[in-house]
Amino acid sequence: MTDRITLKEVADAAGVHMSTASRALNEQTRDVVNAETVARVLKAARRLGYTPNPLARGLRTNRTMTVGMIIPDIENPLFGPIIAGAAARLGSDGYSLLIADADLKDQASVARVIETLIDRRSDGLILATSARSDPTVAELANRNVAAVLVNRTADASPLPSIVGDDHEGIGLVVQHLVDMGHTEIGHISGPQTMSTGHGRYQAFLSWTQSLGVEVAPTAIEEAAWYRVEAGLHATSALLERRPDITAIVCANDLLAMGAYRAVRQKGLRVGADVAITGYNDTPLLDLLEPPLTSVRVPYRQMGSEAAGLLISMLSSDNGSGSPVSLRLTPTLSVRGSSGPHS
Amino acid sequence: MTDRITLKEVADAAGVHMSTASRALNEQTRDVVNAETVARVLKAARRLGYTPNPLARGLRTNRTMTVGMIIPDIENPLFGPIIAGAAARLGSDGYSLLIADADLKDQASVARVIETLIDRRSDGLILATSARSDPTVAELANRNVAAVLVNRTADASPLPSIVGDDHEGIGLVVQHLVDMGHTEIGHISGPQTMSTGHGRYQAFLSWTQSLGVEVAPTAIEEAAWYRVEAGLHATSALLERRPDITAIVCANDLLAMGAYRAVRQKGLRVGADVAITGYNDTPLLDLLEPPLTSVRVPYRQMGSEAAGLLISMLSSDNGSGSPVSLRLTPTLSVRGSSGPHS
DNA sequence: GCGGATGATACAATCGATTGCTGTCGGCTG
DNA sequence: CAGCCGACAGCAATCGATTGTATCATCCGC
Repeated sequence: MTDRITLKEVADAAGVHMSTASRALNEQTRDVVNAETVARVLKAARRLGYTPNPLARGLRTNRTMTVGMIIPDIENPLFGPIIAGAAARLGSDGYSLLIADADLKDQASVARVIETLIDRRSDGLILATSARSDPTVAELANRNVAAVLVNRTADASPLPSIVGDDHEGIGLVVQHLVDMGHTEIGHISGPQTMSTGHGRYQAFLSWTQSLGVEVAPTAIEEAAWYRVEAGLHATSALLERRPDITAIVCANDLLAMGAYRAVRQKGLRVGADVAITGYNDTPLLDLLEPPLTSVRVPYRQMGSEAAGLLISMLSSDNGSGSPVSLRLTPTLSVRGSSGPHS
Repeated sequence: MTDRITLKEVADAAGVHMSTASRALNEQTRDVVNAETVARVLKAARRLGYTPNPLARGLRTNRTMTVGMIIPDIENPLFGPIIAGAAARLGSDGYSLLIADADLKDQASVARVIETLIDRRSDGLILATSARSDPTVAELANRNVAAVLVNRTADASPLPSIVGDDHEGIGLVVQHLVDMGHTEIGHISGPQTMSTGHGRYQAFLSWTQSLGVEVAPTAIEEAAWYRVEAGLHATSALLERRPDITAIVCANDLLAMGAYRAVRQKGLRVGADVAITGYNDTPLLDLLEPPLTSVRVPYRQMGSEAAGLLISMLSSDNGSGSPVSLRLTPTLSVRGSSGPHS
């Protein structure tokens, strides 16, 4: 590639020593250098188009200004906004984002990817991978790696996390369905091994109870994965068992898609006969017929907050001041799939 | 973070000099070191858990084993598979992926992001951003930066590119519609400033002509952006002008979504009255009613091939052997939105 | 038994920055 | 006028690897 200007060349051009040039260029140490000299160095640097070599700097300072991010399944559209939000926030603070895509089902792959990121001397990590109980999370905390969980959290996690408020989100849904006159409400839950699946399930139980809606165990079915097929399967089973159900709260939009199919296979109409709600408000799904009522989570903000939190952890000189986890408030996008009880 | 083992420590543990340890650890130079010594060093390295410091290595060798990727709009689900494919291929060759998300509409932002990636001493770049005529592409080539274009290409690009074969893809669509008996076929084209928009438009003209389908200029409408609203707008205008049209080839799935709406606003049925086809075969859109007929492009492979191409450019000792651009063959996913002419 | 080839390892320069320490110079104080 | 201080800039070590060259022992043939 292009030949690059080094600090030495800038220093020579400005007629000073490397070390002086270095101090003049560095905000922190600029004040120990004579103002005129600073100006001279800055001008020379600009004229020559100097950019510091991050490798040399990193080698010396032991900071790479790089943050690693681990995504379980980058093809999931969910992660686009999270990455974008994080990248923007990091970029404005001079950090770059190293992306690694790990297969969540393959524990070893996750560990390997994390190792790669650490070996590369990332200053910190953003993890979108963690299952509810994940040994690697604890290990990271032990190894004293700066890391933040995003979207998902681990049980009693030693790491700070930025997640959506699932309790709040499910509350919006249940409240909405109750308002629409539904009393027989079912739930297609996500995998209970994941924090989102578990949290939304708990929230469903809690809200129905506090709103006085009776929910028998038969009204709940767990989907094995967040997949359309799993949703179809689970919903079929649910409707078979409980034909009286008029509303189904799905833990995720993909499950809701499966529910659409199951409802139709039973010869029922989505929205009119059976109300269906999703979670995530996946783009494009408002184009369905009927459009899906879903909980919108501020994913972009989530990424941004996670990055911000990590940055503050990295720049707090003392390791203390335990960083605070954040729980972002979702909103409900009401659409045609959740009609009133007929 | 954790204290790290250095080469010196490994060397001491093995009772040799740093340089010997270095050569023993390095595949390339291993053969100049006595086999027993190699074994001893390797064992020591493994025992201590040694991982080389990529900064020190990079500083010396001037290679970071890092590839930068520029994405115009990471929230577009299109890019997920491309990133995943590239990341996988790069990872298996020891490279990591630095992701930068640039706002395509903001030329300065693209340039800034590229600069960042270069300043970070990325070994090479994968660009998904380029418009048809993009000054930065030419500049990169001038600066002798190793770079590959993916998904989109620039006119007469000096850089190799991996793209889908739009001519072929549109051919599949047009052939299919002709087979279904359509003779009045319209086209909602993408922005002509982008290679995909332009290429698919040209392909449409070419295929209709060669298949003997008459296409008046009134049967073509350009959408300003790849957005649902733009598709709605363009399709409305098209149908207003040409109510006789029975099939619409859209340059992109989002435009097709807009077309769905426009058709319905006219009181017509998608699939039965007006056939609609998309491009990209975006996940989830097969869940629409009717499900969207679309051209499937092997995006994951695209990312993988782009990474492979870049790697070969980086490792070819001579800069010659001009790397070959690739054009990947798409397939057609026929679904309900493209019914026969009634 | 000696010059020279060979194989194995050690030495030291180098990559490009940061930073603690030293040196210099002018001015101020006692 | 000696001594000291402060402001400024240069010196050189350092980060952790890679790599060209030097060293050294061994062994070969003559």
